[in-house]
Amino acid sequence: MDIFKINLFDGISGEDVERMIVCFGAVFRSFKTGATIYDYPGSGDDVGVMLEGKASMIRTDEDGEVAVMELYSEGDIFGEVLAFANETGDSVKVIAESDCNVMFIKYSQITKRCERACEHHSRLVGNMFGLIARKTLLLSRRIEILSKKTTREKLMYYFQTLSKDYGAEFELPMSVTRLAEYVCADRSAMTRELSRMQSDGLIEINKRRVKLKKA
Amino acid sequence: MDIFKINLFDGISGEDVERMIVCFGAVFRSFKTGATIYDYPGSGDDVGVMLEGKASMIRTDEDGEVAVMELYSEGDIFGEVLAFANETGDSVKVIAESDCNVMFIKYSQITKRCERACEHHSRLVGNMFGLIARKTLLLSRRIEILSKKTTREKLMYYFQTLSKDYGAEFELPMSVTRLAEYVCADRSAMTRELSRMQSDGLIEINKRRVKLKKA
DNA sequence: AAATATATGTTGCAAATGCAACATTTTGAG
DNA sequence: CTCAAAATGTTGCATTTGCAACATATATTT
Repeated sequence: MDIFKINLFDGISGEDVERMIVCFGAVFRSFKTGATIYDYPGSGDDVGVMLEGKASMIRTDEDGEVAVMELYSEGDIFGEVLAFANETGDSVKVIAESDCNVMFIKYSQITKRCERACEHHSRLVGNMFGLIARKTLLLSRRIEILSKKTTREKLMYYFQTLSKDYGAEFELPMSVTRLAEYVCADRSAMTRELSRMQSDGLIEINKRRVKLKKA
Repeated sequence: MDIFKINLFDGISGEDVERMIVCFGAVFRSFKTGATIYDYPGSGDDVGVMLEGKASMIRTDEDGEVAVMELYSEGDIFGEVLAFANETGDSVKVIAESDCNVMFIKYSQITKRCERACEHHSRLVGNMFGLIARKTLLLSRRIEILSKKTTREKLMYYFQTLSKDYGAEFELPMSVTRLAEYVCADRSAMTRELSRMQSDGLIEINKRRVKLKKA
């Protein structure tokens, strides 16, 4: 596992990283596909940093209604201090979508001053700041999508953000079933809408392959 | 304006605050109700910190459809690095809902090391971390609301979060019109739903006064 | 390869919702 | 206070959507 791939330890030498891992109370854990990485409410002080793999935060309410709250990949962070989970009695978990490596650190250690006065402590906090700023971007994007009134608008907005990264033709980064949960629409209703969008010449879709025909 | 009311400068003496304001390139500005505080895309590096007053981020799309993206009050932060605004051609602005005092600092100065090696530079970054963590909480809460399928569920969830803070009876922190934009529903449809919820004995509502009858 | 679980695709129907159009009330500015 | 602007409340109607109940296809496991 190469933790230098993500920018968390940017500007910090390997030696210092070792020292700081102790200092931050960092714990590294691996998870198999399908495993529960985090279960809300958990230890409120833990912040998870995805080093490798993909995971998603899944909410299941009393009625068994499932919703994907967040999607995580390399560099994403999660934890109770970062998510308004479990206001109500719903089950909220982070589930590994692939084999994952996760680093857990203590939130209190981030804001607290380092007793050992690590030279690079503040550098790491700065790097963490970059990660959390990225998280707000993703959350905002999600809100943008959900704030659209119709399913069609939600999908079109989402497809447009994908096409900015991957071009007019791309593969959905999740299953259609998951996509329905992501845009918070009924799966069958969303499929129906996807068909209509194809009839109306907005997109072409075949399984997860999407071609956006109108910007 | 008492910038010590918010925790941004917690643990930093007034003298140091002065020095750091220079160091961070902080700029203080006041805005009258209705004024535009931030216009996306703006100067990408600026991060706004609300010191006093209330504001909201408003998106207006090509069709003139208005949506409240975020609500800001004391201690909230905003800026291009923190919001996925203007992916499409929509107009996105932060508008003062009351007279506001705002501090702008440079995002690059947060992550960068302080050349003057301010003793408390890292402390402020830690404090900023707290603010941005709070922001992710608010964004997550919003997503929780929007992820509910029906307007009734959205409202009930939102009311429940309010009742946690203010008890079973409370005043809406925004106009009903704004509430409709906040939950991304048509105003008339939402009003209709509020009436039904009252008929069904879930709530009592009179203007902005809401009484939650079922938890 | 067979068996099982998961994902995908389709349809009818009732309910929810957006939208337009309007009346009434409240707020805020001068 | 007066007037205009904004907010609130209501209704009819067409459309969208959730939901249930399927059939089929694909993936995964044994």
